[in-house]
Amino acid sequence: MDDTAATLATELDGLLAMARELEVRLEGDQGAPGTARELCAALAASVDRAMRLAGSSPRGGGDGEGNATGRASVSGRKAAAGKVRRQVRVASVTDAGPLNDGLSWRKYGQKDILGAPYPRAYFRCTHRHTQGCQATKQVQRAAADPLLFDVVYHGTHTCACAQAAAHQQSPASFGQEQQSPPAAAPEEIQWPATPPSFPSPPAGNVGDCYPSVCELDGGYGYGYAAGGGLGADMWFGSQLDEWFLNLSEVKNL
DNA sequence: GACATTTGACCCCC
DNA sequence: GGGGGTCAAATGTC
Repeated sequence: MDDTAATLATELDGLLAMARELEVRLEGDQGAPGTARELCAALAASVDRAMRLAGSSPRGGGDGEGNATGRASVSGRKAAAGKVRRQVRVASVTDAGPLNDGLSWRKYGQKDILGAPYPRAYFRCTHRHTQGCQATKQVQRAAADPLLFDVVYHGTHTCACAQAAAHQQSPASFGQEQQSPPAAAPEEIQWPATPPSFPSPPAGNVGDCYPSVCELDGGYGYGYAAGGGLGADMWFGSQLDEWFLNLSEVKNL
């Protein structure tokens, strides 16, 4: 079970980094509620303890990419297309769909994945042809929880809309090495209003969902709301929800 | 009419 | 040969 321990430690490591980053940010944010700070401190401490229990931090060791998507080894074709690859897990509050990361994605394919109960959807940047933006992403419902979506980003956005989106939502936020998805913006992945293949029923308005994201492979996370106007409290709320969601999932490993 | 989605087929890698 | 990723024609929506 080394893999399990390594995955657990990796995930917890990421959570810890996020908690500490959030703590730091709260430090400079006088408007932040004290309870949120306390929660963050408690969260960090809790994660730290969990990491000790998990064994060690695999930093620098494995690829730390997690295996939730059952991601097959990315073929040479794919590796050549996108050098940057990031995996995030998105929790959608409603069943409507996964996310809105502020970028323009166009769905170009969907496949049933062997052993996965849900198909995987393939998206690429809308501006692929007009601006040569090579960013792509894959979205798949988590087998364990249909409200969770595993999202794998490939490549980086080089289109103008990505830069605009990055501007809207202080990009200096979490991860220093963050490469692609800035957060927040009006519309974007419209999980098929009437999903032909995804078993879950449409929940009508995608704007109702405010997914939050935690990267599985290290130290970067972000949250956003489809409506765009997500206040700090709500952000913290959804972010913390997501952390605990991830933690409970990790516990089940 | 323009653009997005769907879906079967094709290509490539293991 | 099987599975995953992408292409492109058909179709739908605004």
